[in-house]
Amino acid sequence: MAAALPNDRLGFLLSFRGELTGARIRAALGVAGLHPRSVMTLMQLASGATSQRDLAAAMEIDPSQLVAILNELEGQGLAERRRDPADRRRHIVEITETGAAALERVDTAVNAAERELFGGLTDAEQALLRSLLDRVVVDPTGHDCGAE
Amino acid sequence: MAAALPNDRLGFLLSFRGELTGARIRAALGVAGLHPRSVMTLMQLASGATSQRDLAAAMEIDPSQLVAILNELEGQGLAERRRDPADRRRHIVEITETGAAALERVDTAVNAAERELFGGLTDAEQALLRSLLDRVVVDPTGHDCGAE
DNA sequence: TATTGTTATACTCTATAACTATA
DNA sequence: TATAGTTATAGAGTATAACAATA
Repeated sequence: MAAALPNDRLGFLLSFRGELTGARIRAALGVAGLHPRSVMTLMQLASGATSQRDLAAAMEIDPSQLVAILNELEGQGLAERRRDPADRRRHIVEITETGAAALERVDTAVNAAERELFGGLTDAEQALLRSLLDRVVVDPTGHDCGAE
Repeated sequence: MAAALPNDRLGFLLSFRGELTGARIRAALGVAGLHPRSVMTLMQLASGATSQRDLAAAMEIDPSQLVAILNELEGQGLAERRRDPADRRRHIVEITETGAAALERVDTAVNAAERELFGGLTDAEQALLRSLLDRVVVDPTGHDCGAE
Protein backbone atom coordinates (compact mmCIF):
# COMPACT_ATOMS: atom_id res chain seq x y z
CA MET A 1 0.00 0.00 0.00
CA ALA A 2 1.15 3.51 -0.74
CA ALA A 3 2.68 5.48 2.09
CA ALA A 4 0.72 8.41 3.43
CA LEU A 5 1.28 11.52 1.34
CA PRO A 6 3.25 14.30 2.98
CA ASN A 7 0.35 16.72 2.91
CA ASP A 8 -1.86 14.34 4.87
CA ARG A 9 0.54 14.23 7.79
CA LEU A 10 0.36 16.58 10.74
CA GLY A 11 4.14 16.51 11.15
CA PHE A 12 4.71 17.66 7.58
CA LEU A 13 1.97 20.25 7.88
CA LEU A 14 3.51 21.75 11.01
CA SER A 15 6.97 21.65 9.49
CA PHE A 16 5.89 23.31 6.23
CA ARG A 17 3.71 25.94 7.88
CA GLY A 18 6.53 26.66 10.28
CA GLU A 19 8.87 27.13 7.35
CA LEU A 20 6.49 29.51 5.60
CA THR A 21 5.93 31.42 8.81
CA GLY A 22 9.66 31.62 9.40
CA ALA A 23 10.19 32.98 5.91
CA ARG A 24 7.56 35.66 6.48
CA ILE A 25 9.06 36.60 9.83
CA ARG A 26 12.55 36.73 8.37
CA ALA A 27 11.28 39.05 5.65
CA ALA A 28 9.94 41.31 8.38
CA LEU A 29 13.27 41.18 10.21
CA GLY A 30 14.89 42.52 7.06
CA VAL A 31 13.10 45.88 7.18
CA ALA A 32 16.12 47.45 8.83
CA GLY A 33 18.39 46.02 6.16
CA LEU A 34 19.72 43.41 8.57
CA HIS A 35 20.21 39.68 8.36
CA PRO A 36 17.87 37.66 10.57
CA ARG A 37 20.83 36.43 12.60
CA SER A 38 21.84 40.05 13.30
CA VAL A 39 18.36 40.89 14.47
CA MET A 40 18.26 37.84 16.72
CA THR A 41 21.55 39.02 18.19
CA LEU A 42 20.17 42.50 18.82
CA MET A 43 17.14 40.95 20.50
CA GLN A 44 19.44 39.04 22.83
CA LEU A 45 21.51 42.16 23.50
CA ALA A 46 18.35 44.09 24.35
CA SER A 47 18.15 41.94 27.50
CA GLY A 48 21.48 43.34 28.66
CA ALA A 49 25.18 43.40 27.91
CA THR A 50 27.14 40.16 27.98
CA SER A 51 30.41 38.62 26.90
CA GLN A 52 30.62 37.10 23.44
CA ARG A 53 30.96 33.67 24.97
CA ASP A 54 27.74 33.99 26.96
CA LEU A 55 25.99 35.57 24.03
CA ALA A 56 26.97 32.70 21.75
CA ALA A 57 25.81 30.20 24.36
CA ALA A 58 22.46 31.95 24.72
CA MET A 59 21.98 31.90 20.96
CA GLU A 60 23.23 28.33 20.69
CA ILE A 61 25.74 29.17 18.00
CA ASP A 62 29.50 28.79 17.86
CA PRO A 63 31.49 31.79 19.15
CA SER A 64 33.31 31.95 15.82
CA GLN A 65 30.04 32.57 13.98
CA LEU A 66 29.23 35.42 16.30
CA VAL A 67 32.33 37.30 15.21
CA ALA A 68 31.03 38.06 11.74
CA ILE A 69 27.63 39.06 13.10
CA LEU A 70 29.14 41.49 15.59
CA ASN A 71 31.49 42.89 12.96
CA GLU A 72 28.46 43.71 10.85
CA LEU A 73 26.48 45.15 13.75
CA GLU A 74 29.43 47.22 14.95
CA GLY A 75 30.11 48.45 11.42
CA GLN A 76 26.55 49.73 11.28
CA GLY A 77 26.78 51.31 14.71
CA LEU A 78 24.07 49.05 16.13
CA ALA A 79 26.23 47.36 18.77
CA GLU A 80 29.55 47.96 20.46
CA ARG A 81 32.34 45.80 21.79
CA ARG A 82 34.63 46.96 24.59
CA ARG A 83 37.23 45.16 26.66
CA ASP A 84 36.24 43.98 30.09
CA PRO A 85 38.67 45.80 32.44
CA ALA A 86 38.39 42.95 34.92
CA ASP A 87 39.46 40.34 32.34
CA ARG A 88 41.06 41.77 29.26
CA ARG A 89 40.38 38.62 27.28
CA ARG A 90 36.68 39.33 27.33
CA HIS A 91 34.57 41.64 25.21
CA ILE A 92 31.53 43.24 26.74
CA VAL A 93 28.93 43.55 24.00
CA GLU A 94 26.21 46.19 24.20
CA ILE A 95 23.42 47.38 21.99
CA THR A 96 23.60 51.07 21.01
CA GLU A 97 20.74 53.57 20.92
CA THR A 98 20.79 53.28 17.14
CA GLY A 99 20.55 49.52 17.53
CA ALA A 100 17.62 49.82 19.89
CA ALA A 101 15.86 52.12 17.44
CA ALA A 102 16.42 49.63 14.61
CA LEU A 103 15.02 46.92 16.84
CA GLU A 104 11.87 48.92 17.39
CA ARG A 105 11.34 49.30 13.66
CA VAL A 106 11.81 45.56 13.30
CA ASP A 107 9.34 44.98 16.12
CA THR A 108 6.70 46.99 14.30
CA ALA A 109 7.30 45.04 11.11
CA VAL A 110 7.04 41.71 12.95
CA ASN A 111 3.77 42.81 14.51
CA ALA A 112 2.44 43.52 11.03
CA ALA A 113 3.65 40.16 9.76
CA GLU A 114 1.96 38.35 12.63
CA ARG A 115 -1.30 40.18 12.05
CA GLU A 116 -1.08 39.04 8.46
CA LEU A 117 -0.24 35.44 9.37
CA PHE A 118 -2.74 35.00 12.20
CA GLY A 119 -5.32 37.67 11.37
CA GLY A 120 -7.73 34.96 10.25
CA LEU A 121 -7.80 33.57 13.77
CA THR A 122 -9.57 35.10 16.73
CA ASP A 123 -7.56 35.99 19.82
CA ALA A 124 -8.94 32.89 21.52
CA GLU A 125 -7.92 30.71 18.57
CA GLN A 126 -4.44 32.21 18.59
CA ALA A 127 -4.15 31.42 22.29
CA LEU A 128 -5.38 27.90 21.57
CA LEU A 129 -2.83 27.46 18.80
CA ARG A 130 -0.13 28.65 21.14
CA SER A 131 -1.10 26.21 23.86
CA LEU A 132 -1.28 23.29 21.43
CA LEU A 133 2.13 24.15 19.97
CA ASP A 134 3.54 24.33 23.49
CA ARG A 135 2.54 20.72 23.99
CA VAL A 136 4.29 19.44 20.86
CA VAL A 137 7.82 18.04 20.99
CA VAL A 138 7.59 17.99 24.76
CA ASP A 139 10.48 15.58 25.14
CA PRO A 140 13.27 16.15 22.67
CA THR A 141 15.65 14.35 25.00
CA GLY A 142 16.35 10.71 24.47
CA HIS A 143 16.99 10.49 20.77
CA ASP A 144 19.48 12.62 18.98
CA CYS A 145 18.41 10.60 15.97
CA GLY A 146 21.73 11.17 14.29
CA ALA A 147 20.46 12.74 11.12
CA GLU A 148 24.11 13.73 11.02
CA MET B 1 9.83 50.27 25.00
CA ALA B 2 11.69 47.05 24.52
CA ALA B 3 10.64 44.91 21.59
CA ALA B 4 8.71 41.74 22.34
CA LEU B 5 11.00 38.82 23.00
CA PRO B 6 11.06 36.12 20.34
CA ASN B 7 9.65 33.49 22.64
CA ASP B 8 6.59 35.60 23.38
CA ARG B 9 5.59 35.77 19.74
CA LEU B 10 3.28 33.26 18.08
CA GLY B 11 5.13 33.62 14.78
CA PHE B 12 8.44 32.68 16.34
CA LEU B 13 6.84 29.86 18.30
CA LEU B 14 5.31 28.36 15.18
CA SER B 15 8.54 28.80 13.25
CA PHE B 16 10.70 27.21 15.95
CA ARG B 17 8.32 24.32 16.66
CA GLY B 18 8.04 23.74 12.95
CA GLU B 19 11.82 23.60 12.72
CA LEU B 20 12.06 21.09 15.58
CA THR B 21 9.28 19.02 14.08
CA GLY B 22 10.96 19.09 10.70
CA ALA B 23 14.23 17.91 12.23
CA ARG B 24 12.44 15.00 13.93
CA ILE B 25 10.67 14.07 10.70
CA ARG B 26 13.89 14.28 8.70
CA ALA B 27 15.54 11.96 11.20
CA ALA B 28 12.71 9.49 10.60
CA LEU B 29 13.15 9.83 6.85
CA GLY B 30 16.73 8.76 7.31
CA VAL B 31 15.86 5.24 8.52
CA ALA B 32 16.39 3.88 5.03
CA GLY B 33 19.77 5.59 4.83
CA LEU B 34 18.39 8.20 2.47
CA HIS B 35 18.57 11.96 2.37
CA PRO B 36 15.27 13.71 3.07
CA ARG B 37 15.28 15.11 -0.47
CA SER B 38 15.55 11.57 -1.86
CA VAL B 39 12.63 10.41 0.23
CA MET B 40 10.53 13.36 -0.85
CA THR B 41 11.35 12.42 -4.44
CA LEU B 42 10.31 8.81 -3.87
CA MET B 43 7.06 10.05 -2.33
CA GLN B 44 6.38 12.07 -5.46
CA LEU B 45 7.27 9.10 -7.68
CA ALA B 46 4.87 6.91 -5.71
CA SER B 47 2.06 8.91 -7.29
CA GLY B 48 3.20 7.77 -10.72
CA ALA B 49 5.97 8.05 -13.29
CA THR B 50 6.82 11.44 -14.75
CA SER B 51 9.49 13.25 -16.68
CA GLN B 52 12.29 14.92 -14.77
CA ARG B 53 10.98 18.29 -15.79
CA ASP B 54 7.51 17.63 -14.37
CA LEU B 55 8.99 16.03 -11.29
CA ALA B 56 11.17 19.04 -10.61
CA ALA B 57 8.19 21.33 -11.11
CA ALA B 58 6.08 19.29 -8.67
CA MET B 59 8.84 19.44 -6.08
CA GLU B 60 9.53 23.11 -6.77
CA ILE B 61 13.22 22.57 -7.25
CA ASP B 62 15.50 23.28 -10.18
CA PRO B 63 15.83 20.42 -12.69
CA SER B 64 19.60 20.53 -12.23
CA GLN B 65 19.25 19.71 -8.54
CA LEU B 66 17.11 16.71 -9.38
CA VAL B 67 19.95 15.14 -11.35
CA ALA B 68 22.06 14.41 -8.29
CA ILE B 69 19.05 13.08 -6.36
CA LEU B 70 18.10 10.69 -9.16
CA ASN B 71 21.71 9.58 -9.60
CA GLU B 72 21.69 8.58 -5.95
CA LEU B 73 18.29 6.88 -6.13
CA GLU B 74 19.21 5.03 -9.30
CA GLY B 75 22.56 3.97 -7.83
CA GLN B 76 20.67 2.40 -4.94
CA GLY B 77 18.16 0.73 -7.22
CA LEU B 78 15.24 2.71 -5.76
CA ALA B 79 14.25 4.48 -8.97
CA GLU B 80 14.88 4.11 -12.66
CA ARG B 81 15.28 6.45 -15.62
CA ARG B 82 14.48 5.40 -19.17
CA ARG B 83 14.16 7.34 -22.39
CA ASP B 84 10.70 8.32 -23.54
CA PRO B 85 10.35 6.65 -26.98
CA ALA B 86 7.92 9.37 -28.04
CA ASP B 87 10.39 12.15 -27.24
CA ARG B 88 13.95 11.02 -26.84
CA ARG B 89 14.91 14.18 -24.95
CA ARG B 90 12.81 13.09 -22.01
CA HIS B 91 13.51 10.67 -19.22
CA ILE B 92 10.62 8.76 -17.74
CA VAL B 93 11.32 8.33 -14.03
CA GLU B 94 9.77 5.48 -12.08
CA ILE B 95 10.01 4.11 -8.58
CA THR B 96 11.17 0.49 -8.34
CA GLU B 97 9.78 -2.22 -6.09
CA THR B 98 12.83 -1.83 -3.89
CA GLY B 99 12.10 1.90 -3.73
CA ALA B 100 8.49 1.28 -2.77
CA ALA B 101 9.63 -1.09 -0.01
CA ALA B 102 12.05 1.53 1.31
CA LEU B 103 9.23 4.05 1.26
CA GLU B 104 7.09 1.77 3.41
CA ARG B 105 9.84 1.47 6.00
CA VAL B 106 10.13 5.24 6.01
CA ASP B 107 6.37 5.50 6.40
CA THR B 108 6.47 3.35 9.51
CA ALA B 109 9.26 5.47 10.97
CA VAL B 110 7.37 8.69 10.28
CA ASN B 111 4.30 7.26 11.99
CA ALA B 112 6.41 6.56 15.05
CA ALA B 113 7.88 10.07 14.97
CA GLU B 114 4.43 11.62 14.77
CA ARG B 115 3.17 9.53 17.67
CA GLU B 116 6.11 10.84 19.62
CA LEU B 117 5.59 14.45 18.58
CA PHE B 118 1.83 14.57 18.98
CA GLY B 119 1.22 11.74 21.43
CA GLY B 120 0.55 14.28 24.18
CA LEU B 121 -2.48 15.52 22.28
CA THR B 122 -5.80 13.74 21.95
CA ASP B 123 -7.09 12.90 18.48
CA ALA B 124 -9.49 15.81 18.75
CA GLU B 125 -6.69 18.16 19.71
CA GLN B 126 -4.59 16.96 16.81
CA ALA B 127 -7.49 17.62 14.47
CA LEU B 128 -7.88 21.06 16.03
CA LEU B 129 -4.20 21.83 15.57
CA ARG B 130 -4.45 20.75 11.96
CA SER B 131 -7.43 22.99 11.29
CA LEU B 132 -5.80 25.97 12.97
CA LEU B 133 -2.58 25.48 10.99
CA ASP B 134 -4.63 25.27 7.81
CA ARG B 135 -5.93 28.75 8.51
CA VAL B 136 -2.48 30.30 8.96
CA VAL B 137 -0.83 32.11 6.07
CA VAL B 138 -4.16 31.99 4.27
CA ASP B 139 -3.36 34.98 2.11
CA PRO B 140 0.14 34.82 0.73
CA THR B 141 -0.74 37.40 -1.92
CA GLY B 142 1.99 39.91 -2.29
CA HIS B 143 4.55 37.56 -0.85
CA ASP B 144 6.01 34.64 -2.67
CA CYS B 145 4.95 31.85 -0.35
CA GLY B 146 4.25 29.15 -2.84
CA ALA B 147 4.16 25.94 -0.87
CA GLU B 148 1.90 23.47 -2.71
C1' DT C 1 15.11 28.14 -32.44
C1' DA C 2 13.21 25.83 -28.25
C1' DT C 3 13.30 22.17 -24.86
C1' DT C 4 15.29 18.23 -21.80
C1' DG C 5 18.60 16.82 -19.11
C1' DT C 6 23.41 17.58 -17.61
C1' DT C 7 27.60 19.85 -16.11
C1' DA C 8 30.16 23.67 -14.20
C1' DT C 9 30.53 27.58 -11.34
C1' DA C 10 29.76 30.41 -7.55
C1' DC C 11 27.79 31.86 -3.40
C1' DT C 12 25.84 31.13 1.31
C1' DC C 13 25.85 28.72 5.71
C1' DT C 14 27.81 26.09 8.83
C1' DA C 15 31.21 23.24 11.39
C1' DT C 16 35.79 22.67 12.89
C1' DA C 17 40.37 23.49 14.03
C1' DA C 18 44.28 26.43 14.54
C1' DC C 19 46.00 30.79 16.13
C1' DT C 20 46.60 35.32 19.51
C1' DA C 21 46.41 37.41 23.64
C1' DT C 22 45.43 37.19 27.99
C1' DA C 23 44.80 34.67 32.53
C1' DT D 1 47.83 25.10 31.03
C1' DA D 2 43.28 27.05 30.14
C1' DT D 3 40.14 30.55 28.29
C1' DA D 4 38.08 34.48 25.02
C1' DG D 5 38.03 35.88 20.80
C1' DT D 6 39.56 35.53 15.98
C1' DT D 7 40.93 33.58 11.61
C1' DA D 8 41.19 29.98 8.14
C1' DT D 9 39.55 26.05 5.90
C1' DA D 10 36.40 22.73 4.31
C1' DG D 11 31.89 20.81 3.62
C1' DA D 12 26.89 20.82 2.52
C1' DG D 13 23.32 23.07 0.17
C1' DT D 14 21.60 25.91 -3.39
C1' DA D 15 21.12 29.07 -7.38
C1' DT D 16 22.53 30.18 -11.96
C1' DA D 17 24.41 29.82 -16.42
C1' DA D 18 26.41 27.29 -20.08
C1' DC D 19 26.28 23.01 -22.72
C1' DA D 20 24.90 18.62 -25.73
C1' DA D 21 21.26 16.04 -27.65
C1' DT D 22 16.85 16.19 -29.58
C1' DA D 23 12.68 18.29 -31.28
